[in-house]
Amino acid sequence: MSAAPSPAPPRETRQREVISRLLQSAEGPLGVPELHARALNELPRLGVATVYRTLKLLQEQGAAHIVTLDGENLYEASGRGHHHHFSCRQCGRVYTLNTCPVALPAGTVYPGGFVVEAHEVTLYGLCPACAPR
Amino acid sequence: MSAAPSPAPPRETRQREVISRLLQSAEGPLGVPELHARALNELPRLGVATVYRTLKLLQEQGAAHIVTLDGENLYEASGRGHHHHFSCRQCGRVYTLNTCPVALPAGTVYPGGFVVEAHEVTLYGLCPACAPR
DNA sequence: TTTCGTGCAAAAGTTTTGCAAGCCC
DNA sequence: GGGCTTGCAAAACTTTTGCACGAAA
Repeated sequence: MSAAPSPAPPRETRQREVISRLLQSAEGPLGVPELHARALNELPRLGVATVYRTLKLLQEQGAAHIVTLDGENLYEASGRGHHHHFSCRQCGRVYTLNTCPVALPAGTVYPGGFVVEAHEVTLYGLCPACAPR
Repeated sequence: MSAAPSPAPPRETRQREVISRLLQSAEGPLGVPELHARALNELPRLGVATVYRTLKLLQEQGAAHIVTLDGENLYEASGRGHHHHFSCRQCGRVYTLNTCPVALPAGTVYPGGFVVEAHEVTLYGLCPACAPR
């Protein structure tokens, strides 16, 4: 028998660099079509498949994660601190909220014996631009 | 000229009755394939399209709503009180929580001018069955 | 050079839509 | 009877996969 095959580290390619950078500099979570469209400006021949493959890779590395809103899968770079999302029912835009409405430190035991490790909150309503002033 | 066309009320059909009832009596949120499968027992010729159309109708009526977990769209009957979900990272089961960790009455204005109408919370961690005692 | 990654195209999965026939009112 | 609904099938999307060529190490 042989030692466990040590997995070669992922290669650094232009595609991965661009996708990763776009994700990091985005204002909020992005859907695949949107991300792909933005990347096409720099990589005219980029295929959607590569976007999906790269996103999967980034998720495995913990560098990105998925957020699902209204049945649509959006992707977001990790490491920008604890935050939540606000979805506007009027304009459909998704905002990032930096305040957190719940007090549930990891390790909290919720009634019934549920050990909470993480939580996700999404608020729905009207964003500042759509709310009647 | 004529008066504003008063929208005819939706008809009561066997399909709608069955789908609605199955959703109400379900233990938790159901996916379309699962819901369709259960309905086939009573309506052998029911098509998936009707399930989707009925779910859309129920949502418009506020009688059902969508819950997305792990990228899968699940549907749940409304009117069973305010609740949230707990997803166990070990066994993958989704539980319904009847306590709510946030205090955000509809109409609350969140910092930044976001008018909150509703909120959704999902907790992740270990359920009572999977947590080391 | 060797292997991994990419582009392209086809496949698989999900949700929507068009249309003729059927059912509700 | 008239119009909304349904079933079926095709279309539109979304995400994954296979493969030969191109690029990183």
